[in-house]
Amino acid sequence: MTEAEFLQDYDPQAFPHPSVTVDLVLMTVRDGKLAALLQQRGDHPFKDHRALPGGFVGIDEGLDEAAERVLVAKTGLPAGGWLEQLYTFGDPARDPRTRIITVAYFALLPLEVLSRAPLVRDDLELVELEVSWPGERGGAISARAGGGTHLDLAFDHAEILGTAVKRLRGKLDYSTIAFALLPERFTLRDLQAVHEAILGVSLNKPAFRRRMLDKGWIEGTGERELGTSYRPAELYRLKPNQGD
Amino acid sequence: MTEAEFLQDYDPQAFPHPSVTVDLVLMTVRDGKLAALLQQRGDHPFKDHRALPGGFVGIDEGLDEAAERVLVAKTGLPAGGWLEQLYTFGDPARDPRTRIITVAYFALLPLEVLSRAPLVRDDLELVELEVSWPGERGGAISARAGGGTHLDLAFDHAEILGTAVKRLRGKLDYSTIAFALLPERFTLRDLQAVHEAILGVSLNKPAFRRRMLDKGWIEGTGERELGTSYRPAELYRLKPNQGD
DNA sequence: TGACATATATCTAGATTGCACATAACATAT
DNA sequence: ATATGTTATGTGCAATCTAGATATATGTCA
Repeated sequence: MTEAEFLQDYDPQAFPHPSVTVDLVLMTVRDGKLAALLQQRGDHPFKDHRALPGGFVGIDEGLDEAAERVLVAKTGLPAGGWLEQLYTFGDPARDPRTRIITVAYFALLPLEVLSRAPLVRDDLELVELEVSWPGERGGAISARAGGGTHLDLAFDHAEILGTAVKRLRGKLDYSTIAFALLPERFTLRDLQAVHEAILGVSLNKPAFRRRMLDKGWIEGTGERELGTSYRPAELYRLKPNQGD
Repeated sequence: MTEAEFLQDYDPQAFPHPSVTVDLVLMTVRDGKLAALLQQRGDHPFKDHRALPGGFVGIDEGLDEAAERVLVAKTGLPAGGWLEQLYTFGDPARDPRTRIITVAYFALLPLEVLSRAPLVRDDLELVELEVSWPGERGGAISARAGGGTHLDLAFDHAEILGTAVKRLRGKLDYSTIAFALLPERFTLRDLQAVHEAILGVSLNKPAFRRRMLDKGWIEGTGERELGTSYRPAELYRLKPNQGD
């Protein structure tokens, strides 16, 4: 493309530009199951369906920056936690109103932190996910309310959620992503529970322990958990600078 | 966000929208090395630097669709080959002229196909990549011309290239991505050469052969390569429906 | 026919994994 | 005090998988 062609193209008046948003798949593990923060829509389109929290990207705002702003604005929590770009969805028909390209992010927070969130909007709810694995690439996903009722998802958000879970599973054993779902100190049992929730399978305990310790990501603190009626487990923590 | 807030937001006149482009990392393996198709810029900014071929996303055009259109328009080849969304780059300063968010794609073609490309523009060139692996997450990448001269890359395109190579390496052993760089019939030696070019290491031959056959992706054709001065190797092909 | 280069098959040591079992640490009941 | 229940933690072993080396087969060419 020559500069002349480019100038013709990028003149803001020359043709309409799409809107660009970020959508957030904010996940955590609750009661041994994956859950995501969803927002109930009050208006058309997809009224009463659940949608991912999102927002427009400012004209002078970076994508990561926009995702973090949305996270802070919706949860009321200070910035922090795992935040990673997921995929960009741009089907022209994905929003019936106008052309919106959305850059999906996934964010991970331990339940302990998310529970402290002031949750700025009262239409936000942490919803349990029902995933159809492990049977490979299905990606079929659905959301269930507390009682077990099936919830409908707005737009292409079921597909986005499915992509997020797939990514999470894929990165589980070569990255420290699971630790973003645990508090600073945790037991090996906690860590295993997170892995099992994400993978949807149960794992062999001694083998899991060995594998985790062999990776060298974590170190024991010498402290032990409190309030058990049995032998307390040692508390571990992620070694510093094991970032991702 | 209520509908009222949304309407205020999405009125195209309300505030300026960013431009959205797709950029293409079109890679192949040539002489045992990774190479990418780059375009020499003739104008400001980054005059005489190399850039990824790209183009604007039409207002009613999907992202995959736009990437394929750009691919066809630049190479003159019919649609086909591997095309996969890579990552979206949106730093507000990445283009000094105006805000441009780019959705990067990577495309893979066997050299045999790419060599037949009419290459619509004469400022397009297949350039050998020099990658700084395998020493983990560096991602440092540079491009070299035929003679070995270092080439400068425009915008954030070095980062995009680095991300593409990382993704390629990551998917190598759990997807059939490597076969997108080979003709329909190939020997196990060819396949190993592609793997070695992508990973930047040399691999053990019997182990590689075993691993590939065990995956069940390929099948022998009974035919053998021609024109060797030694024992000809069997030609294999990817089984049908091993898509990705 | 024999030299040679490469494909293909076989062998073996090492690492990894799954599972069973033994022992340790704590609370609580007796 | 002592026994008991429960779970954490460590150990041992067999089965499986992996990498590398080595041997054999199969083609071309002089």
